[in-house]
Amino acid sequence: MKGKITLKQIAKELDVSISTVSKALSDSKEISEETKQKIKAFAELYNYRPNNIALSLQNRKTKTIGILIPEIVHHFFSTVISGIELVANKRGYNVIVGLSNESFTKEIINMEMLANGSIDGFILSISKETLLKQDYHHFTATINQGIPIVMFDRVVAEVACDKVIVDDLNGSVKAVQKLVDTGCRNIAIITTMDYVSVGRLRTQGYIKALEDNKITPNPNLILKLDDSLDLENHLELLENEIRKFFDLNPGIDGVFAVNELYAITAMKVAQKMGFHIPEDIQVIGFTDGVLSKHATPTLTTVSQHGKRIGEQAANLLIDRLQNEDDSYEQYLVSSKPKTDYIKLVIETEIIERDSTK
Amino acid sequence: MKGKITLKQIAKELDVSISTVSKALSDSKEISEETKQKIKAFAELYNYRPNNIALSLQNRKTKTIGILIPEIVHHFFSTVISGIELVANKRGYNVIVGLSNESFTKEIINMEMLANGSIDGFILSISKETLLKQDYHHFTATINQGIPIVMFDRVVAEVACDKVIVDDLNGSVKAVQKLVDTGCRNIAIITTMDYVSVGRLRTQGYIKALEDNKITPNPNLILKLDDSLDLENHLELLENEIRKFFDLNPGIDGVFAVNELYAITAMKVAQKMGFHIPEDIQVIGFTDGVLSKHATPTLTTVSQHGKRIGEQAANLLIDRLQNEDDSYEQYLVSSKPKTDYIKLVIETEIIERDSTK
DNA sequence: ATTATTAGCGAAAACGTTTTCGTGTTGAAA
DNA sequence: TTTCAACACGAAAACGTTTTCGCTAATAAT
Repeated sequence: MKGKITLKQIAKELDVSISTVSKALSDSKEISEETKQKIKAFAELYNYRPNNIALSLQNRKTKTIGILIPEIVHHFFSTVISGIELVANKRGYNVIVGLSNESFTKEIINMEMLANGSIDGFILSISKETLLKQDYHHFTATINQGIPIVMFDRVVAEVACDKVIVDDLNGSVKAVQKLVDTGCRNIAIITTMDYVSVGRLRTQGYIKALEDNKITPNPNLILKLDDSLDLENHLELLENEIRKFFDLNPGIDGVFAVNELYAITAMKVAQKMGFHIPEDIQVIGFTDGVLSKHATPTLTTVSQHGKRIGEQAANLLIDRLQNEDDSYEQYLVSSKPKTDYIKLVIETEIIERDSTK
Repeated sequence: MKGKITLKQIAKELDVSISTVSKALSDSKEISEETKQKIKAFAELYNYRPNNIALSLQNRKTKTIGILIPEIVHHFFSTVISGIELVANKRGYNVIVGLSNESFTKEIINMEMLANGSIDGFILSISKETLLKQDYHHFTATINQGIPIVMFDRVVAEVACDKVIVDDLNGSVKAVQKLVDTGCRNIAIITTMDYVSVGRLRTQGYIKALEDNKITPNPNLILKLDDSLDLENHLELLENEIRKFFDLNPGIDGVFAVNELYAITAMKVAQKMGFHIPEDIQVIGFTDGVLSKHATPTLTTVSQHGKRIGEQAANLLIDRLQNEDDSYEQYLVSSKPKTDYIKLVIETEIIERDSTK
């Protein structure tokens, strides 16, 4: 019972040809009922399963998608993976994950490693370093190689491919609007540097919402944090920044933070300073993770539906992969098919908890 | 520039044989310097990379390991993955993940899918349903097929394979000891049903620590929660259970919870009941995740070093895979090599924060 | 009785590699 | 001049499939 049995072995044992075995198992009508029975029984007995690698080589497709994300110990990203895995499995695909660790080089290495036949397509979110460098040649290169890419969340206009994004702008507008509606006039935003597109967009949404309500945005109320400082592991730094910010701007009555960490830290700092939440200051965060649910008070957030993002991205990719199949001959003959790429925008939703009125 | 170039194409273009190209690229001395130069230059120009699938078929090994875990949106499991990925990549392996969703059937399906040639070995943590059923035939079957398995965290004695586990018992002892040392006499434990081995072991550690200190364990102070209730998404249920527990046992001055969720919920409930932490009640949790760091007060925990677990598991697996290679001929000739499996115990560490004195 | 079909099966190519084993050519040794 | 090694390369097998094409024998049609 060691090792998997192959067609060749079955053929030898039963004294037929390999082709006969293959056909019998796929129930081809070229083979007599009698022979089929015999072969099937034997295969069953020895638990024959076709070798995936051989199939992949033959079909020149692996039925697996490569996921490439900055990190995996992260609620949003792991949620997206779970969504991808769900539909991938349902549609007969496997999932292989690579981690860039926010590094440009690791991103490239991982892509090249997987692009050499291991996967049929990529679903990825761009690393911060790549975003900073604005060097996207590895993406376009693999697309030119014929490997489709679907980007999610951290996407970039320079690369022509399918994309699934959160409606960052609208989500932020909604969040800030809620603050306005519940009486806030001095609304601050705690955000990231502009090169992270989601930070930029959420800031824009913040400004738009204010302007929609005839409130002039006050630059002093915009706190841009440099997250290259690894604030995650230096909470004191983060708290200090926010405390200084609060000290400098005494009138703040509402805070919109572009991620969970900033939001709950803001709450903590405010509470330490003697403010009550939501009575004195209301807080809304972007990204609905574990922290929001368990903070005190529980945090009102803009949920980005990570699972749905993953599902949609997977569907987009697999659709494209299967389309490629169908139109392969046409593709060879006709002029390059006008590939128009899809950009899916996943709506956000405000989850109301106790940090707002 | 569409599609990857193959040896065959290079051979044709340069009017040499496929073998010559292959040898030239691997710098064989069978080939003249001149020809090598030419071929290498051409290959470089067209960015030739050997096709992984073809290599896998040839070598009958894929250089990828399959990870099979119950869920991925989970701090501990994703941390383990990050550890696996780290050493896997360093040692030239890729990582393909499957999610069992705590389901027996999905676990089997996933295993079979991957076992047909897609991976060289498994690293896995057993699903709850499987643990309940106590049906482990799929594990032994794949091991008998010649595919090595390394189990971590949720392991089981019935399956002979390498294992990496947390020192649950000792970790719990340490935690409870700390509570005792800081003055607690009425120490409660909030744990899971016994079929989850980690729950059972941690409970044992709790009892042992008490006995070590000549404190008679009080059955009333042991709260076993049935987590099939999906308490994660029904926090009220969880809170109610804990509140009832506190009400029934007024004297509690220390709580040891076997996971983060139970711990912070216990804190929350206690605080709502007017207790102060750590003055009135001290709390320690098992598993160091995001919640612990950000709870109020921050939670003292027993850290299980998930990343290290992943790293060790990956090393164990890859070591075994490479050993297989070396001793293959010997294996064929000699009697079955005495496989003695390794069980690594990763020590825990108490991370002191503000929920204890 | 001859031809045309059809049923049932096998040979071989193909996917992209690596590697073993020739084989022909060259230059040097005898 | 003959012999032999070294050199430089190619043919072919193998990994495990699927699939196209042929082939043989039996049956049906003429």
